[in-house]
Amino acid sequence: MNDAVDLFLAQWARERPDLDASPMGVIGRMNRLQQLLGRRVSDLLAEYDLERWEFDVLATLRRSGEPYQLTAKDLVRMMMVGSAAMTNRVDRLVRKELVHRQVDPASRRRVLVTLTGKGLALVDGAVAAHVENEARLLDGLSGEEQEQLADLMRTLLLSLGDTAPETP
Amino acid sequence: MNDAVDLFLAQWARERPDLDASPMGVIGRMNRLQQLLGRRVSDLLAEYDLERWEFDVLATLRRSGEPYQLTAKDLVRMMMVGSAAMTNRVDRLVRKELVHRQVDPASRRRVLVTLTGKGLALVDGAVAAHVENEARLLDGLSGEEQEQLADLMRTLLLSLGDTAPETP
DNA sequence: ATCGAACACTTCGACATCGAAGGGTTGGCT
DNA sequence: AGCCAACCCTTCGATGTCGAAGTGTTCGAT
Repeated sequence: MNDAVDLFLAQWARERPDLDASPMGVIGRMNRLQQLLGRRVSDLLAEYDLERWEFDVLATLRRSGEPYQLTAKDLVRMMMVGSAAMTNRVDRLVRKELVHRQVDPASRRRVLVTLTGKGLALVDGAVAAHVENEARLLDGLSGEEQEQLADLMRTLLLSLGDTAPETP
Repeated sequence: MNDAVDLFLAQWARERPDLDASPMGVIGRMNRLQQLLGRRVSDLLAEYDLERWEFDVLATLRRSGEPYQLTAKDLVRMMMVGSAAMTNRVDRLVRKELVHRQVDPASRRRVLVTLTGKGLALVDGAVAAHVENEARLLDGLSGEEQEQLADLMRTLLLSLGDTAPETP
């Protein structure tokens, strides 16, 4: 059985037989999966009135542990977005009363972002449904295959320099 | 060696040991790879004065073969974007004289988008450098591993219903 | 103690995308 | 023929992101 990317590759093979298009088979599928999975993830989160970026911020704070507080800079680093985007995200989450923003008393140029009780309750419920949903989306692969996939992607990430930052 | 997602998973294991967060190991890495690879791909294309979306449109037309012409609808379907986005993309590419836009004489509600000579020359040069660049980005995996990765992703894509459309 | 560079965040303008609404065009049904 | 629904594209308003510039803060060298 062929997926959409197989057709894609067949077209390149016909039009540009001089090229080895196989890398597109990997990267093209990654792009496509990202899009399809992303849509399905958003659908689930919508049931909790959350956008994907909102969940990402809340979940990052949640998994950092008590007191569910990080600096804006930490959030920027962990989510790979620009600082301008983070200002905007925190603004909106503050308006929804899911996080609290305060200047760090220890250094007034830093901003501390903290999960509110409301935010904590929301993300704790959403994350359970979220991982369940993700597990469903991966049902097409056996447990072993999922592990293989994760391992291959970790190898690739490491080769691209994506190492874990030390835990503070 | 651990990547950034391993830390991510360790945090969830500590904070919410009741959850099986392993699906995040797969989907999280996919998201991260998408971002890292996307940036590197954009960097290469910038040498040809092309944005990623510009290259995608030109490459889709190119690989469709002579006469390098598709309807706007075809482009929308193949790239998974909304029709509004496609109108905008074609506008800009027309302004750069990389494609030509015309109403389909056979059906005036359709729009035909055609590669210009300039567009064809540009994409033909860029695609060679592009696949070479992608191959370099995947160097961290052996040829066999790349194949495994592609196969796993195809299985997953098919399970999500992403089958190849019939060739016209 | 002072000054300047580095830092952390915010503001600004530009841009790409989306969903919904709008405007022609076509085809089928009577 | 006539009409309505479906179709294809464009326009519109809202949203989220980015890079660059701006503002205030801290640290270090003198």
